[in-house]
Amino acid sequence: MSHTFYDGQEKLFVATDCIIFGFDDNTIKLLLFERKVDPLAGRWSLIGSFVQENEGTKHAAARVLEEYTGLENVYMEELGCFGEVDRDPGARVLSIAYSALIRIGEYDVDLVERHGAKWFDYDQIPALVLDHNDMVDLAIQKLRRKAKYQPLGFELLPEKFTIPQLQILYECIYQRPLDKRNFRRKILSMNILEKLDEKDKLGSKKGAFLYKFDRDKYHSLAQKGILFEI
Amino acid sequence: MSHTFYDGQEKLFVATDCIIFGFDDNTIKLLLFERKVDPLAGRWSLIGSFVQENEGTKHAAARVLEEYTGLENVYMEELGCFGEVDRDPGARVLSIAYSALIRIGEYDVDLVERHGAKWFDYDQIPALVLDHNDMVDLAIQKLRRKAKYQPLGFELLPEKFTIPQLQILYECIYQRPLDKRNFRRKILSMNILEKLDEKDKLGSKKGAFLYKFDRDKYHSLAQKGILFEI
DNA sequence: TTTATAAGTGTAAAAAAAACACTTATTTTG
DNA sequence: CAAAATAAGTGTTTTTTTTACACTTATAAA
Repeated sequence: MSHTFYDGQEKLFVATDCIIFGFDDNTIKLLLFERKVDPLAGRWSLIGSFVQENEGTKHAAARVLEEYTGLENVYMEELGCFGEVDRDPGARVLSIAYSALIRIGEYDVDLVERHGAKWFDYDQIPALVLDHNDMVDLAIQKLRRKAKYQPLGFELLPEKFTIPQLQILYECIYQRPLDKRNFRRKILSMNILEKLDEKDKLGSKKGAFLYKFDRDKYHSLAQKGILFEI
Repeated sequence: MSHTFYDGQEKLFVATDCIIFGFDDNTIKLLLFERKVDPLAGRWSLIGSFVQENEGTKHAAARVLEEYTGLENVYMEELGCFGEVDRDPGARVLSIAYSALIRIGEYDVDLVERHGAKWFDYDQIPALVLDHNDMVDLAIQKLRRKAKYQPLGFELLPEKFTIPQLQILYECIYQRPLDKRNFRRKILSMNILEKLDEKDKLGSKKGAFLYKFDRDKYHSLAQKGILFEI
């Protein structure tokens, strides 16, 4: 294939950026980094990386996520392509943005600190470089929309969690209070939680039972067309 | 800015592909083209184009759509980035796929024919080049999912349509029959349709009243948080 | 042992969705 | 020109889902 129609076509810089969500202190948070390279060095930014010739775009995003947090096998979802011509003043760079949901207790604290990162409440995001604020806004909107019909919440909680913790998470995402009796009934009626014999005694004197999300059960129900909804 | 961190980074080919939906003969259809360039010339394919240095990705998709159908201002939505390393045997090409919803009565029939295009029922898509079948499958899934909560249907119907036509469209999308009394009540209760004095007499002897989708009303209701659902 | 705290529980009312069958307007046909 | 055929159009009842709401319980701290 010496002469193909690829010859003479233009190539573009392709990057990925990663919107990292966490949940702690009863708040949804985003992990942001101080940009180290010019242009715009020193300003707050999402983490990102150029896509290499020999890797997929999601791989690039996961690679940089691991490099900055130490986390592997993180839940990541494509947010979209940000491809406006003038979005980056330094060059024509197209970025594929990914949302990542991480368990805030599991990342490598030292590593993150060394990279100049800081957690921000998701309603107090500072001005970011380039179009990163657009990415964040879109990611938050999408998280709100999707959380209702997909079991995303469990990606943000520790493996063992209590029903009240789960409820607070959804109250944060939806930004409105939920009735605890209705919430408990609804989530338990789906039969996707496994109740453990342990209790979490940190949140209250009485203690609340711990549960685990049963991914297998969820998938077999989803296959049958029985939908998650909360 | 003589030396920036862009220097030495790799660039990639970036293309767009376009999944073109239409509705006719009470069926959802997709417009496919015979690929003219090697590799894989002569095989069925989505239409696509490389993204130029001086245009956004959506612009590239809209440009190629107009070139092949004559249509401008078409409803288009990003489906996602297809970026696996080996998805194109000719070169490393990353593709941003877009779904387009067109009114099947409005495209330039000659132009489309000259480009070797053909409409296929959406459940009878032939083998396509590269990962285009994946794109189509994903686009159909997404259309099904989104149609319920966003007024996409009106992008596939002529400007004036009858309630039974609209119902048949949704029956196609959801692949299940709907009750006509419940359907009519639900869609009319949203107050987003304008009833015209005209009747369509082609579909029946009695004739059915024509309606128009009122975009302004829809948007002002959406702003107030009143959601479309069908 | 009293107090404070959050966990855990059931029922009734309201709203939304689903099920269901006949009448009407008009063209075609005999 | 009367009868038949066709798809449009219309309300009500039943079922399901969602919402609203208040007290008891287990335990640690005072």
